[in-house]
Amino acid sequence: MPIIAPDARALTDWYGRSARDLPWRRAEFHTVYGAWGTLVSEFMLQQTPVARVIPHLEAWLDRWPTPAAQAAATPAEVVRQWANLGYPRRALWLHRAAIEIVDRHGARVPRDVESLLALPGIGDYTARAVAVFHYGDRHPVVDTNTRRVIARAMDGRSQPGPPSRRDLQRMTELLPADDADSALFNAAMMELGATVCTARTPRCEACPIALQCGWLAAGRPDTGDTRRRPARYEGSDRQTRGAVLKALRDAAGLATPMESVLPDWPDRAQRDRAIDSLIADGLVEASDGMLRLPA
DNA sequence: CACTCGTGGGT
DNA sequence: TACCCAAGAGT
Repeated sequence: MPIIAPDARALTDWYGRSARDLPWRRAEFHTVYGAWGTLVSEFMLQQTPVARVIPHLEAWLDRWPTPAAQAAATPAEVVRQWANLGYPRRALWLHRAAIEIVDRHGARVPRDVESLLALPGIGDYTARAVAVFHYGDRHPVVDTNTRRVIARAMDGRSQPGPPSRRDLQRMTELLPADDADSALFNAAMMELGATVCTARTPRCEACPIALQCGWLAAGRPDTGDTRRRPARYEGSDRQTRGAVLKALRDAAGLATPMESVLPDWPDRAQRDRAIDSLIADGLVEASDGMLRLPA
């Protein structure tokens, strides 16, 4: 399989014509909220679809427009505002990150990747997304979309394998030398994967780098999927945790007797296990047999 | 590396 | 209708 790098110019030209108008791509968004806005958007976008994030992001930044404002909130307020975005630990991590930003970075979101990586809830993707999409520095931003584009165009595979550190290295080799060009390239790879080179039904007829795509050249073969099958959600502990936390969010700040949380849940042991794990994560507080969101 | 951790919309 | 999947991170 000959390795042909995507044509960066063709890709960024396409991005200039076709990019979606998303809030965090507007200049005004960066002017008003600075790196904090980008950080919040990236937290929300971790495994939550763009369309569902947008209204929550606007409400969030309206309420907490700076790291200092965020740090002054309580965990209960944060978890309730997170609502049904999913993976509510992200809300706690964002809150803790804000506190560290205030305490250790002068209330300014740090610019260097190492400092960003040291904050809770910030990994390889989010750290570089902030450094690139707000600060404009040159780093490889690798998300699931980017990995799929690389897997198809350069490896001739129908789907990417599991994430690995090699992804970062390969993306680095593709980046244009100029800072601004490389930021555009990062965004364009993600946008291509999100809107054209999609997981299920790719629209190769609309792809700006179709001529360089090894997978298309090979006739779009199904090369198999090396990713593991996700555990069943129905009846899972995750579903139970979600139901418990939703009940406590809906309790509007009042403590709830432990027995009256999901009283009709089929598996009582599973319900208790979910409560215990939520307490261990800091998402729920227990005292005298009562449960509430953490103060 | 393998596994956990929510939620809702699209096909 | 049952999946599939979504700008990942932590352990």
